[in-house]
Amino acid sequence: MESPDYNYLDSLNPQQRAAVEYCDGPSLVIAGAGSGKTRVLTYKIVHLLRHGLSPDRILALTFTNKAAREMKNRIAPLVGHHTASRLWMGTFHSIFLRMLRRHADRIGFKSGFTIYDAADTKSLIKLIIRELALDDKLYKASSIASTISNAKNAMMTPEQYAANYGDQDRKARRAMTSRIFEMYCQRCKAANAMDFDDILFYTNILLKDNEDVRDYYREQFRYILVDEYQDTNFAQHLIVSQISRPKNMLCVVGDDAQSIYSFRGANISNIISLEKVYPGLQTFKLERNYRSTKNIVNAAGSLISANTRQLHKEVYSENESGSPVEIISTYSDIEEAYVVANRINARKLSEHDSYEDYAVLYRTNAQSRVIEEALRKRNINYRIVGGTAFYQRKEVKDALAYFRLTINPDDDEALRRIINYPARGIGETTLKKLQSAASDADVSMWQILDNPDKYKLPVNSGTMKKLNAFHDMISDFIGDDGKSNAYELGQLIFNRTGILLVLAHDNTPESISRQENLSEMLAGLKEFVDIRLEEGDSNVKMTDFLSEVQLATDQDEKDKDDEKRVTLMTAHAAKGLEFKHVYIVGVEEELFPSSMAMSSLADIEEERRLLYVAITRAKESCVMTYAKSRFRNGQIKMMNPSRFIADINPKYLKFADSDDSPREKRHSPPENISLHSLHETSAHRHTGTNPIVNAPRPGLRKVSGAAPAGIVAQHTKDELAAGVKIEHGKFGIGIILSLGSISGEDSISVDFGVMGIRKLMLKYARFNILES
DNA sequence: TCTTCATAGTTTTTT
DNA sequence: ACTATGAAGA
Repeated sequence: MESPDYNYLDSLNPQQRAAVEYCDGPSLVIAGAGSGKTRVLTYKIVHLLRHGLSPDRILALTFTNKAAREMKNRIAPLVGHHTASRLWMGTFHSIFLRMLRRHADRIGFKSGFTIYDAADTKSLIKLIIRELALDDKLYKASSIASTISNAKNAMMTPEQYAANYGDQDRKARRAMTSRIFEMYCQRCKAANAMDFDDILFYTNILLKDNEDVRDYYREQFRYILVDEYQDTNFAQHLIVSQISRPKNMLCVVGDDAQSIYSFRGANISNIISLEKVYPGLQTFKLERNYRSTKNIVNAAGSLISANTRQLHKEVYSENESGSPVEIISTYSDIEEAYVVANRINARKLSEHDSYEDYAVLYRTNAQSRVIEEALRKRNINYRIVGGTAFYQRKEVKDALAYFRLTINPDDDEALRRIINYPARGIGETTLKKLQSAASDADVSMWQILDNPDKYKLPVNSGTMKKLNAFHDMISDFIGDDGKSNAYELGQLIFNRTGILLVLAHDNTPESISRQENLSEMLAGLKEFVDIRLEEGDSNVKMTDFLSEVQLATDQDEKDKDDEKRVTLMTAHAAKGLEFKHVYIVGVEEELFPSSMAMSSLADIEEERRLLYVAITRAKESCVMTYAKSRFRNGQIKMMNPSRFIADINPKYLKFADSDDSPREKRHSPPENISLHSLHETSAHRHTGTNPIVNAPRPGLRKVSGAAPAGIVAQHTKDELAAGVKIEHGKFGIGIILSLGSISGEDSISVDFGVMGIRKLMLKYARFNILES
């Protein structure tokens, strides 16, 4: 927006300006929520550029792709697109992945190495546990995965891990943990693969063991900026200190009160004891919040003051007082969603603003479903950020596995995934033989296939033929990668493997949507190639596409239409963003704080910071809701309000019952939502002491003639018969064909037309009876 | 070897 | 309510 001549320094307050202008040594900017942190970072980069620093000598590290994009977008108009594009700006992972590919040989990898995502990691660990014949109850793949991740983030090798934690593991009867860790590393190496943590781990190794490489980057990067420093783990901290030495020309920005990633190894002491690492560190504090009303800032401040461990900082606002933070209690999660949808609609009408001014934040992704349903019923446009990402869908991962295998045939996880997809008669037994031959020789499975004479595989000739056919197909892809660009290769792979054809065979809605996803992926690949072609890159390779895709967890919300939408996302994903109106749902014990994070004070404090982050996203209004009952794990569970509500000074709060919230709902109940049944249901739940209600409760519904209600009801056999018309939330309208049972539980078989014939268990299925 | 069906276990947050 | 796994049938 500002013109290039605009004096950027004038728009900063004294603290911000001091932070921007200080470029003589290491500096730390403690930036409270909404205090203009990104502004400082962007202007600081502008400042450096204006003082003659070349853009490719500035390294700016962020924590998320979103933050990197945001900063690029802010800088480009100030310094011009061309200059901005030459900055080294991105997430830790993307920047150092680039570095690692360039110097892969220095650390014993080939440049085309694969990135294993969390699913690959878990499946490999599972395999190792099985191979070692360990009890998978004792050795849980997910917990081993996080142990390994933590070790790597602390820069520990398997040997160092064994030395430090061996005794502890032995006491816990998990003495083999370090062995699993060790094998995991071997397998990754044999597969020419790195996981997310390896990117940071090996970057450190690369820099530590290769003086010339280290000096090269020390020379190149004259100034380093790091955003969200409170979220860095030890490995990241160490990378920064390796590159910045000896001059330590760096500026890190952070807020200890917003540290919410300790589960990924983030360590607040990185920021709290930064001065020890960088002597002469200058600290700047930004305490004025420009974003939110006084009420919001003070409410959040009083909440966070309940934490014991923090840097001193007094965040204040000079904005209007605004309205108090509202606390609404509802009977159920469904009603909660409905109240939020209602409030959004009502407020939008009175404020004449747009849906994009609204956000609904929750602790877990699973909570989005009910909210979505309520918003849909209200015809409110919304978009979900995060959640199951596009690239995690089964069919997409299958296609990607072919891409991966082409670039890096040693990628065992990819090979395992697709060696028999689409089915080509290579079964589990064969795969096991292949795997064991590979581990015996400490090579990848591809090496076995590629050298059948060297490694004899004990399979019959028919199987060998199938294996060879697979091998030859992949070899062709590999050959094609040398000649064609990424899109051409992608097309070839789609055609040769028949992954689309296989789906085209049946006409279920799932397979249709899978086909669409695959087509979308191919279109995405084409776009990727086209953009680069336009930019003059004549030979866009598949490996470039993979590098980008494998680190892209948040799909670049390509909102093609400029439809204004309410944003739905987790509190974690909301960090760094702001909205005029924020609704935080599910502020309940065991949910927020999460039941997984209630065992230690440190856990609780992190959850509290997370809620602090959520509240401080709001500019004008903030509403928190909690439900007294909630559908979780297939059961309705009674919930209690979060302890955090009591932490907030009540003078900044206003308590409301869903009953006295907008009364329009009683006058004009929205079509499709039966508040009636909600209230009646919850009244039952509420009286008496029944802690958990999970059985279908007959007799609450007026069946015949009732207007279609929200898809909330459970039913018993007595109400149903063949021929009855029902409406299901997911499958739509259908006719009951027959009553039956699945493993002793009542069930019905329903014809949903295009959605197919489905068997539903009455115990779980939630649908409405339309007519009998 | 592949498919179908039944059962058990499961949900925190993300690069 | 969903997925991952295991067993039985084709």
